[in-house]
Amino acid sequence: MQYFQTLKRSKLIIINTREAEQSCLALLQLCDVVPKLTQIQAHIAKLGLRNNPLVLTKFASTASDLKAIDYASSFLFSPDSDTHLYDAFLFNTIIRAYAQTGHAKHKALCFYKVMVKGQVLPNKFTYPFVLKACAGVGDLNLGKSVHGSVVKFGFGDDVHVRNTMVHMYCSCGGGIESARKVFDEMPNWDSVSWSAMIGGYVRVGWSSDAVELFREMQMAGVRPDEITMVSVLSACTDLGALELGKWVESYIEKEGIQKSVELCNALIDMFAKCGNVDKALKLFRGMSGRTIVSWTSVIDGLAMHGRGEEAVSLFEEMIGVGVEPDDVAFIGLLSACSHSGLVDKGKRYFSIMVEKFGRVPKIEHYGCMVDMLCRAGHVKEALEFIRRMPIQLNPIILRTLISACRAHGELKLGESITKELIRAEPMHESNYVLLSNIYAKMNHWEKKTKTREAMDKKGMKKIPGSTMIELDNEIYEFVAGDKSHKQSKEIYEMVDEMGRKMKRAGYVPTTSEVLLDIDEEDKEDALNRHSEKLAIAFALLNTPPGTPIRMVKNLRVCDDCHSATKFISKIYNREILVRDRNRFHHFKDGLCSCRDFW
DNA sequence: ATAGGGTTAG
Repeated sequence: MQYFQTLKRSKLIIINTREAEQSCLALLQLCDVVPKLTQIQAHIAKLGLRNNPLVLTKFASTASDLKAIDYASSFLFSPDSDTHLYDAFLFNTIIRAYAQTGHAKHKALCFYKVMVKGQVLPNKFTYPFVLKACAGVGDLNLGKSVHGSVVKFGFGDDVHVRNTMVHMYCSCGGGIESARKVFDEMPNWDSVSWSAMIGGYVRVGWSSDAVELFREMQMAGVRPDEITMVSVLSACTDLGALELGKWVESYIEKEGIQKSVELCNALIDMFAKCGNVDKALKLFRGMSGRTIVSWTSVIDGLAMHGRGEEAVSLFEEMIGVGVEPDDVAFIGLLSACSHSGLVDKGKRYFSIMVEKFGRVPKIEHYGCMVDMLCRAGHVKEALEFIRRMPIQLNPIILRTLISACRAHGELKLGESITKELIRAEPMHESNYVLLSNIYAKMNHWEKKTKTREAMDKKGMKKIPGSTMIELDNEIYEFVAGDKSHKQSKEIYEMVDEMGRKMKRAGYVPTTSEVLLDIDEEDKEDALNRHSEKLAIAFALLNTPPGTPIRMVKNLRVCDDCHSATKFISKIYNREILVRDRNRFHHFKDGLCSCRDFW
């Protein structure tokens, strides 16, 4: 800033363009640009440099602020200016600047079009920027056409371009197979190529493939770096693979891979979401350079484990050390209050968020509040809250409300809301499941059957529930009625044994949620085939007595499995840790940490 | 002068 002051005082003695140009460039190098945008614009104008390409591009790229980029590009590429006078460098700078913005990535592609139309030849730096913009926009067809240009202009062999192409295809919906094709056709792969593909698999939820590819990377003898490991850890998190995650941690230590802040964050997230939240806390306490992501990961981890009070005090600690909470941090905090039944605290933080931190609540924040009121059984209040929301309601919030109506006996209300929702979203299978469950609770079996038939008629199926379990470095996945496992016979015998022992201990099957219209005995049988019970039987058969069992479900745990797992934890003297779609359940001695609210 | 892969979310 000192330079800026000096320059202001001496501006009269700058007499030639060269000097002015140099001074502007130097100024931009020194300035904390964003808050001074208008001053600098005025300065550029006063020095007569409003059409100076060098200064303007420097301005745009240093400021990395949308207004600055718009300002620069409007002068550089005004309709009457002749693009022939510009070279690839100028376009690259503008394209890069736009590609880095939050909401104007498409403008990068506009300028790329201007560039090609004006017959300015792209150079080897152009396509990484353009592909990054495509990735940001996420339009597969656009990406494919840029891929065509890459080949046409002869940059298809460049390693940077290839790697960014993999990234681009991974970021566009439906592009993962094309990404793999580009990846497979590379003549050689460096750590960036592998990381791009592994990270791509993780992003689309193909976590097992990501782990598999990481193994291939090791066999290919390419040394992974900290960025590769972030993606691998993210895959472990998704799979709930704690053993694998621990192995990754020791691998990082052994290989001396740099523990960047991002890598520490990934480790924290992995431990928290794979069931060891205390280890996550320990890592968090030991790390330096925490970012908002570190705080949010650990707060969210505590929230998932029902440790709401601790999550809240960490949030307070975060504010105390001067870290400004963002939208995601507030979602974590509010969901912590929700999962631990801290209704008053949740309400207070919601208003603090608005009044003290000036944040406009998003639909996710309203969703947390509705969820919180519903869990606590305040269905009417939730309804009133929704009525007063100054924002478009979404189906997710309605489904939260409907579940609460069922759980808390507001069946008529639940039925009418669900019918309305089905009219709005006729092809969403879970709406029919909800309606069917409400009819079951009302004992309206005919209507329940009709709901089921309506689903069949539309060709919809219930999303199959699945349970994953990690054993001896392998991940086993069970779906309901699964017979594919080689121990299948023993597993079903075990399930029967579990059933007999549970009944003796007082377990009553919750048959009302079975969607099929079959008799009671068959319903019990259907419940026993639930993936969670198969996975527990498998674990009981294959692990020594007393070892904890960890599982990951793709859906929310059902009433019957929840009650059964409580019995099993007592009968077989096992701690059972289940991560479902929303949170963790620690079963021990016949009780669950969620205290039956989930 | 300008290049590639990464993290938190109901």
